[in-house]
Amino acid sequence: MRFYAPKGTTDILPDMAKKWRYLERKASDLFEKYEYEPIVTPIFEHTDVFQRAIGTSTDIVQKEMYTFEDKGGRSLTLRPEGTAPVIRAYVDNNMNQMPQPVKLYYTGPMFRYERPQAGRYRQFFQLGVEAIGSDDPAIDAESILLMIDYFRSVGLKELTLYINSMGCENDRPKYVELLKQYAIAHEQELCKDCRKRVELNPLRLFDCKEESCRRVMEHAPKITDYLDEDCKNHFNAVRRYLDMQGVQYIIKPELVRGLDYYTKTTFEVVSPLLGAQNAIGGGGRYNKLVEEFGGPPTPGIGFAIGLERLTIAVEKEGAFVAMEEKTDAFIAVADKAVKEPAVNLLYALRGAGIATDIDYTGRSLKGQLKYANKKGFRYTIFLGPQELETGIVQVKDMKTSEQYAIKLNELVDWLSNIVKSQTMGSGVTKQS
RNA sequence: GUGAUCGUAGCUCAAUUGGUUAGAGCGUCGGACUGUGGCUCCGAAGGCUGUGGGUUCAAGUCCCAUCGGUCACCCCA
Repeated sequence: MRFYAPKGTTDILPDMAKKWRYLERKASDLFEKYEYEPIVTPIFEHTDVFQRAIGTSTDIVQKEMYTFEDKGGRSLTLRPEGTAPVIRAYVDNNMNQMPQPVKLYYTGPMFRYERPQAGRYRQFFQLGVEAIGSDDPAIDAESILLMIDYFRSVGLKELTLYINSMGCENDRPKYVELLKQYAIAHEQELCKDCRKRVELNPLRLFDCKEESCRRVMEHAPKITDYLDEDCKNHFNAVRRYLDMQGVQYIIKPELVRGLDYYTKTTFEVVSPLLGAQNAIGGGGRYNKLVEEFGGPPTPGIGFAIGLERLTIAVEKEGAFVAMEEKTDAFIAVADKAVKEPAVNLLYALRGAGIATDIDYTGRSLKGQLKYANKKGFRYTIFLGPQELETGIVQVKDMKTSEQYAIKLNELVDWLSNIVKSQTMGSGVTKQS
């Protein structure tokens, strides 16, 4: 093997790509039902877009970014996540002049330089939504409910939803200071990593898996107890909206998430069907981010779903719907002499909207049949000198082995009708 | 960035304590009285054993390095 895909990347072959297309189609259908509109932003941005948005002390910025200099000497970075570019685009394009809130969704590759692992790649794909311009707790709930709705719509049953409030600039600094004091008081009992965390990022103390650290943190002050009036009310309102829709959730005060821009609501959905990387979707509110990019004070909230992890979960759930039976036609050329009329027929059928193919490798007639069978064509049309002479072709139903004699000039209609009725028929059968 | 584990045909795997020309199944392509698929049978193509060194009379097998895969930590989707 001479060449291979770079570490942490992989080719998505047709079987997998079809599943992805299905998941993406389901997503855009549902997102649009919630009145979100598509947006496409560049795959790379100026490096400071991410440094500014995500925070210079985060792992993503410190060690995971694909940063390079272009020939003009600009520092650019392959996007490690989708929210920052969307917010940059919002400000860049003066979208605050549009009716608020602006509700957007996107899909595409993200890049993070990490050691690959189950459900983790250096290039990975996300489906995301952002609602910019509202601080209504009902839209926090909408974001969460949309994500849950989507997971249900693709057949996921066992999901755990965690929610939290990270507070805001008024209450969080006080809380972090309090947490720090608590940690310092228990420094003797903390592991080496955690002692560093005390100064660097006290909120991360909750993530440690060391037994002694966990014992300490169990009794640590929880952010949800130190929210100011506004944040507390907001959080309670979000919870009420979730309760109203009967959605189960677990409040997880240690749910911090690794991006600095979050304020108030954060949430995450994990699947028990996955390994260590079990978060299939996560998001939160970011009320300072638009300002950070030089726009007017504008609140926002959104989430992202990992397509690879989602695929694994849906697969494990056995929830991929069976592909619809093909009704495609294959033209078997019985004699090379009629190749040209056969190609004409090929385009006549395609022109009539019938998915059709023909042999391009010079196979024998039997070989063509085998090929048609393996590729799952429903109908094989035999075309040879006889057929051209009589104007009647043989059409074989590959599923039932029945064979029909059809007038060449009626073939398009005949196939169109049968394809139509079968597509409808299969739909009816499926429902009953 | 750290640790564990694995690299033999397109895929899944074999190959006695290091010992001749590295095998099988599936898949691909072709054939079984010449214009008809699936089942069965036959045949063919396809490997510098990830790569580079080393030990040895002899390396797929042992050692080192490197590149990949997998899993976990960190962190996240």
